[in-house]
Amino acid sequence: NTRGDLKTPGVNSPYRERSIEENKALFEAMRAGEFKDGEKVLRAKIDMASPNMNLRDPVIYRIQRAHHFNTKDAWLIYPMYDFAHPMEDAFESITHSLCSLEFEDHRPLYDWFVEHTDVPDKPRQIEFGKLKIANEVIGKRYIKQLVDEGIVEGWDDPRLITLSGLRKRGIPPKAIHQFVHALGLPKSQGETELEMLYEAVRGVLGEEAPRVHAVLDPIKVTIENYPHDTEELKVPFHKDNETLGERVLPFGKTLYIEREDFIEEKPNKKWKRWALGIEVRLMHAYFVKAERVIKDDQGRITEIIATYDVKTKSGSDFNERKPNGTIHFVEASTAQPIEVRLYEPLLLPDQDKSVDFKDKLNPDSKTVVQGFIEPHLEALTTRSVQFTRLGYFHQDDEAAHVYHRIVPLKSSFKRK
RNA sequence: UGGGCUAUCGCCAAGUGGUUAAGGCAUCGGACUUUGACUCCGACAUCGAAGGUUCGAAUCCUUCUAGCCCAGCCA
Repeated sequence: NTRGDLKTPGVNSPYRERSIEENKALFEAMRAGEFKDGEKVLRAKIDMASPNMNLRDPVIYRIQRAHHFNTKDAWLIYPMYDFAHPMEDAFESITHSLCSLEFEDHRPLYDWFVEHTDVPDKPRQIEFGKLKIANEVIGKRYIKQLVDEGIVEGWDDPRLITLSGLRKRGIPPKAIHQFVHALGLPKSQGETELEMLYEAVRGVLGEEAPRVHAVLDPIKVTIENYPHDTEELKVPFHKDNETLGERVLPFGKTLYIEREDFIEEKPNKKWKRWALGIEVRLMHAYFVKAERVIKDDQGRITEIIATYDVKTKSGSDFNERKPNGTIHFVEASTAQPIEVRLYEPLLLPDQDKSVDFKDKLNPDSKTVVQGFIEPHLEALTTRSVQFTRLGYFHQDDEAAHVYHRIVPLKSSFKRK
């Protein structure tokens, strides 16, 4: 190697002082195919002693009998990136050519080419730091590993921060724009927390997403004093955005609620959900009181027997009592089964930067659960909805019964 | 350690001699609530370190420290 190393200068090529005419002739010959691949190169004559390696008479053209996807086999010689970059920018009248930080050392060379060639424009290269997100796999070669090894399901796996992955997950483009815009184009080299993207997503979807009832971990509720089988409630899709319209929400004698919304004994006054002997409001419906539970052999609750109070119907101005909280439900006979995929960061929080990313893969980055969703949603014009009290979810392109969790709702509820 | 670059709150990020050192995320209080959501109030830094210049410095100078990048006929 004649380029030297970081501390010692390179040595000049023996052909460095060859005449321009001679070089031009040789270059034509290169192009004409008179030499074998790798036999000759064209170099820029700059400074073999430069502390910047890029300036040590860099190669700018090499012979390569390669098939090009666009120009096919028309060319035998191809320029190096460092030469092609400023030339393309200049010919295309690029004013600001943005690239990442590792090209800072190449800028002097970029400028040298612009300066020493007869080009129509004087473009300028500006570098910025790449966007990294904590606990996510960003690099293409690493993502490729995950894909190749089947750790994720493809380049569009909703856990990946690829555009196709974000799309499949249902992250709104507007949220990506806001997120990126908030970060700016700095030269610092940190990692952004995913939560910042999530918050942009919630901001967008909070206004636009219809609210819908779904239960992901169902437990059965029977209202023993309910005199009918079912009834239909007219409820809005979004309390604060009436342009989203209304839907018909079935209510009935048999319902499903979220298992974690019920506990036999109210643990403390902070508990704003359901418990035996306590009344909660079923959102958009009635107050219900838990009377007793039925358990299986293992002592696991299989059913809650409750009573309801007609007077407390949503929309009546009943205010004689306050419920302990409001929970959501789905009517059992009309509910549609759904599969819900829950996503978490691909990597476990890392304390140690030196740990290989393969050693900190999060085993729970994806979990699949079976649940129920309220019926009659065919007319929805958007596939991104809020499952009330749970989060934002996106219906899969192909499988209508599959929902991807885009992002959970924030919660100030502290377990334990 | 030859050269280049970066260092401002837990995470992003404004700020380029005179500001109470923006803002967002997170966090912690509290109000409101038919989503423990949303919304609303409130709390939350002296600027990597040490010297120096100045009436006055995160902003200028000096020295240090830490991290990132560069020795492909890759991009």
